[in-house]
Amino acid sequence: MNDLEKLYKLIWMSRPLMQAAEAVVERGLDGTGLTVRARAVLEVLYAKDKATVPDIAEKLEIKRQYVQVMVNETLAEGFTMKRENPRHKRSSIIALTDIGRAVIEGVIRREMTVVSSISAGLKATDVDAALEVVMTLTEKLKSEQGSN
Amino acid sequence: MNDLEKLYKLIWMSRPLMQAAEAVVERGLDGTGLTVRARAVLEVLYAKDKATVPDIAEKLEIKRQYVQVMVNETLAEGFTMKRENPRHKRSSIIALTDIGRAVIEGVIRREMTVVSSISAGLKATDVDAALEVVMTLTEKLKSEQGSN
DNA sequence: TGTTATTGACAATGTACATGTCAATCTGAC
DNA sequence: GTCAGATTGACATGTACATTGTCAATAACA
Repeated sequence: MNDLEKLYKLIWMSRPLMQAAEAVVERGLDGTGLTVRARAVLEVLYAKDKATVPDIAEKLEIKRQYVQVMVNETLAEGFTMKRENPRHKRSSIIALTDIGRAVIEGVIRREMTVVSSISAGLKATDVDAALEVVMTLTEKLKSEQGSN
Repeated sequence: MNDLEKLYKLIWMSRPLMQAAEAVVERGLDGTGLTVRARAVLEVLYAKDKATVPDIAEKLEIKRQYVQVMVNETLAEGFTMKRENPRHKRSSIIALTDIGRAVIEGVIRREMTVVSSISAGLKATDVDAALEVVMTLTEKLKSEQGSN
């Protein structure tokens, strides 16, 4: 297998990797009351502290209409709450509740445990290189799209 | 960012990478008459020469019922043909037609061109390491699932 | 002030699958 | 050979994760 074929294979491996990762995540959500999509919202809020629905949509790179549905779910379940937005009367700021914060922290902690157990046998320098390559690839593929 | 966080990030990057890659693939299919799912079928047949529907399903790791639909599409469009299966009267062997072979070869060739242009600036050793890490990760995540 | 952009809400649609079932066919143990 | 169990094609239905379109309320700006 030459260099180009390796790169080609690496790109195609992204799908099985993603599927395997998401399956593990899904199992980690058992008992939390979270769906995968709710988890995505909480994670964004955990990282950004607070955000409006369009902010979250931009971060997740999906349409705001769909994020709205996901956010409404998390609101209904008490994982998030609305806060008044001084800049807009209808568009409120979404923030984690204490419960929501505890839940997403627990989920991420457990995921980290899995990652930790998986990291055994991987060289840090290789992971470094992999992350670099994958980030570069993603960027280049995205710009490849925009260009032509 | 420590080592564990890098690994975590690498895993989560698989989704954007996949999406970017599939978007590029989709654009490369313009004018070929192929859908993304038809492309997947043809690629398997291109690699394996011939296979039954359940064989293709196993390779693609999706259910045979769905593969059946995809294969029937490619049959209808003349990209593949049925060959008699000596081992089974109803379950025929699926193979590429000349047209199908030409089309999938063209698609792969063009994809390779894109990959080639993207490979500039990437060190072969880094790509090597990345492929290794990604394969190992995928395996470990898959077994993580099966285990618990 | 009027015009344009943003946002929440809702409906319809699409894509990429999985699941369940049936009848035809094949396989292997006896 | 025969009969139980597995495999396969065909079809119907279900589901998760979205996109697209539209409307009314609100905001921003020239």
